Amino acid sequence: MATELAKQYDPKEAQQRWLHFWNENKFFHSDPDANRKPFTIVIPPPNVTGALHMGHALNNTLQDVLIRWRRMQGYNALWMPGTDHAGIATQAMVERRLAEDEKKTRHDVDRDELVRRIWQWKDQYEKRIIGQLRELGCSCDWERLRFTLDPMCARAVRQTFFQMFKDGLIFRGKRLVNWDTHLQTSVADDETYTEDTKSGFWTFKYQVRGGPGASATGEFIRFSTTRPETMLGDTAVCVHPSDERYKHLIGKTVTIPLVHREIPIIADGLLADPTLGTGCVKVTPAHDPNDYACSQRNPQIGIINILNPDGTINENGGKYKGLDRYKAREAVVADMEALGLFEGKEERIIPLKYSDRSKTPIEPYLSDQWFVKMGDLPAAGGEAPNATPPAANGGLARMAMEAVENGQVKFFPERYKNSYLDWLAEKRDWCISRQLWWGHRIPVWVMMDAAKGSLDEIKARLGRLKELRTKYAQVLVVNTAETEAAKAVGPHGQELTPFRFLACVAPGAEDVERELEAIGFVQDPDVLDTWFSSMLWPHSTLGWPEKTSELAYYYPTNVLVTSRDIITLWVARMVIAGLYNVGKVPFHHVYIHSKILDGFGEGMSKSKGNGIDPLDIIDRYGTDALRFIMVHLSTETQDSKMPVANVCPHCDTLVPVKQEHLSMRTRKVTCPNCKKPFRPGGPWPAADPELPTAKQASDRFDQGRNFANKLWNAARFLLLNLEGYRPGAIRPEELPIEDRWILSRLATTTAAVTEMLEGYKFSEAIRHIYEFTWSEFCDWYVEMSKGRLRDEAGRGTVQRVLVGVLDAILRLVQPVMPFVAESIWQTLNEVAPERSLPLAGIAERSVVIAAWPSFPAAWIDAATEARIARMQELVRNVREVRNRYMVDVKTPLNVSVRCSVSAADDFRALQPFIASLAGVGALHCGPDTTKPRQSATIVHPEFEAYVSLAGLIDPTAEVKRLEKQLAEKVKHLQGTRAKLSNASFVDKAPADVVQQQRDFVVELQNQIQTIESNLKELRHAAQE
RNA sequence: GAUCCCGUGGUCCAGCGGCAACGACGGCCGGUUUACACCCGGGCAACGAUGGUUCGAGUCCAUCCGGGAUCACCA
Repeated sequence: MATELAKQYDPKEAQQRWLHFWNENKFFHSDPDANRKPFTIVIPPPNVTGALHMGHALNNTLQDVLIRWRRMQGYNALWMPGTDHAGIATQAMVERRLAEDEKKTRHDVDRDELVRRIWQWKDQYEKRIIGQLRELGCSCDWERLRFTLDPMCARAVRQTFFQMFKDGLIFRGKRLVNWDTHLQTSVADDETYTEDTKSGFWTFKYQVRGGPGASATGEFIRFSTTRPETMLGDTAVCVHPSDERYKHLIGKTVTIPLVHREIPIIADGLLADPTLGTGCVKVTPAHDPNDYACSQRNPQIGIINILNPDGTINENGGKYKGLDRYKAREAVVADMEALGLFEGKEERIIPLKYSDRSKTPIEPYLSDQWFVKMGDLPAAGGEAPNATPPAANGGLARMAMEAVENGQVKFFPERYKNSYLDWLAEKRDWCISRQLWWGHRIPVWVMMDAAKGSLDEIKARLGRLKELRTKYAQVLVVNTAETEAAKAVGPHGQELTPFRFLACVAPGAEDVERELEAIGFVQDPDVLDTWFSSMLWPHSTLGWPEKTSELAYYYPTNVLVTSRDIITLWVARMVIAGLYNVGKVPFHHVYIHSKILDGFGEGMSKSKGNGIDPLDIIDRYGTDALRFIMVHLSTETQDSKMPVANVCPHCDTLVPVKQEHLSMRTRKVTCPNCKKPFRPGGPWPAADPELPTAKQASDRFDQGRNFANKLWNAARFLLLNLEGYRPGAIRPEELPIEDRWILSRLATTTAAVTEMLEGYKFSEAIRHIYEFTWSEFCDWYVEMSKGRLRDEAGRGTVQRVLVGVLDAILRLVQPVMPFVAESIWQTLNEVAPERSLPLAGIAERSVVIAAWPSFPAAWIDAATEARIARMQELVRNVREVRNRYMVDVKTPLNVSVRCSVSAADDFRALQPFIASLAGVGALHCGPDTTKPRQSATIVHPEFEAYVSLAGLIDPTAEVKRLEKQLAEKVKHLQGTRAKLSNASFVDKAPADVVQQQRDFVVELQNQIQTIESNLKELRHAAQE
């Protein structure tokens, strides 16, 4: 009857088997259901280009723990999965491949073709990363898999954009972008890197003029720059307002000799730093972020762009037009020198920004972009109908701040709400356009040159537009506000209505789009920032803007689990979008987990090459081991360091990763054992077909693997002893003390674990489970059960308790270690399908849908726990004595215990356990017990035990040991007495603390007395 | 530069004002009898520095030192 189990748990077999089983049974599928309460989590969608790394493993394990736990609690649990199109990263990957494989740029294929290729790429990599998440055991509802670019999300994006446009929250503005002149595209900050580069540092001077149009004063003003060519686009010279050297020059002007433009000398405390350079700085708003900011503060100076997209100088550069910017630099320097205005050049090392893709220097470049207004809205009125009340008052940022301030959204740990609030408080407008082809195309059509053509043509066009606006008022918004002020002049000198129109079309109105195009509108070529679609994730995945039953049932979701680096980019924006679109926060809780750092305390990243591939860990230690460790290290405070080793692919030696292996691009390590080279492993291996790649390992995961195996073997022990198992009720009051003890501990543990999970204390929860399983159930209860399993009378009961407790352990551990739990559960179901805990009945057909345990508070029995604890103390102490005097376990020891009558009764009742656990032969106990000659003494507050050791003690050595011990005790006693003689301690400390100290003194005195009497005896013996 | 986080045995960590600081890994000693050498028992070993608050500080406050993260910036 006994089902045979292998001696060791085989994670691989279990993983494959149960993933299939769970999937077939649709345990993780959820539909709205009126009888149950929902519990919803949306996954932070991983990037489709990415491979799973440790951060994903941590993030998704924690979500899975929560969702599995709530599912067991009877909630209708939905974990919505999906992936993110991640505009820049994904397009960059495909473009890079295009360049490598076919030596083409995206301009060589066309927009449609590039997008088609990216979709192909996406399908392939989405499959991979979703497969990896499944391997992790994530219990997502895979039937609901979403993608931020799929039709459902696209519709939500269009609807949101349309509404915001209508409400006047989306506007057109200028912004400096990182311009890659080689690829002629803008690149995101995280697609650039900064490298120290040798550069010149030139100093020039301008002649100062008395004021606009006035003549030269004869004075010169000196300034330095690393980019002399930008001088052509300067619109001011700036000094610090309190800089005495230049105060008198403020308001005067200079003329840039090379372009003959007169520009003012202005004061700006934020831009100019008197301690740097000459203290005077040229201002080039179109080509420097700081200067741009300065021009925002001083709009009168203006902005002049001098660059073409290819990095050559444009018509604003006068005679330098057409020159490459570096050629122009040389020319400018030479010309200034010829004019006698060149003061000198130094060589300097400066940090220069490069494009990661073309490896060429970035140029800051001013361009037209779309923005979302975050700050206060202009006074109500105007064209915006303001259909959505939340945005009406303080603007989007304010609205999202309030959701956290008034507790609708709570952060765990709470301190992270500071990052959220601080960032939103800046109310910086959000630039949402990206010069890419992969993403949601901006749904705005532009008519640039409405005023071109004959008067009749213009009239016809404008008339047609007017018709469209009236006819399609519901789905078409035309914004003219931007250019209202700039009246255009028609070909015949007449004043026209604004010459540029921006039309935004609601989703699902393709016919309107075509009609717009027919009268000369062209769709904006840019796409939206990825976060624009990500921010809609909690409601777009549920079907919004349709009023779906899913949206009504699952929204708002319960908790968002993420890492702290996207609190601003993502969390804050989701709150904004949720409130704006649905009128409700997207989630009630935000749990921010720690980060996993490498062995040297640094964050893991692709560029550092210091990641760990979770699949290697799964391969070597099992998924449950990985998950156990992820949960175990999720404490509230610390990020965790994770030292890692490479497993040499030639000889299987573990080669610890050293810091020098990480320095950017170390791609080769030599095995210290077999001296052969290999490539270090990780989630981001470089392409290098020449070398075999190592797998990764880290002994941090031993504990997890060992625990899975421990569970397995505890189950194995039970199954070997379940012959004749009969289900039946368990009533603690009828059970022997050890049973009542383990049930008491189980009830305590279960309550604690539930509470810990409710507070997102993952690490503490798994600690409790681990401790209970290993140190109480396995180490003590299973050992104590062995006698009764052999005994006809007790066997039935103890089997039921063993099965019941194991059942509960499996339920508790399932959220964290589902595979081993299911393996054991299924085996147990074959032998003991009907169990007695927590309720009598047939066990569920899978542990993943089993009920979360909960036990009567009455089972918690402090008196019983104390009695077993006393026995454990005795056993531990006898073991210690045995160890100290090197007594074989096979040699029974005789023990006498002096203790109260009731304690003696307990000890006698527990004698079989004391005998088997500590190898005790005869046990005498009672108040009158005396110390036999030549015995070791165990002193405990409740008893004193003597272990007979005739002939086994070396009196001389023992005297030394006891003297040392005595000295320590005396010292401690003195310290405690001193504390008690301190009047303020006795006065001010709580009574129980004082009493503790008093009890402690008594205890110490007893111990000292015992040691002294033992010493006396031993000294006597030593003399003989 | 601003904000935040963290410094505890050799390594990785717990600790949320009160009996001589919890574990894991490694190293040490010993054992392994009918679940488990991925086992069992035992022992060794630690609060970054200086001040302060308090009867009492690893824990709270300040300063410093060291590490990290985020944001800004370096003419």
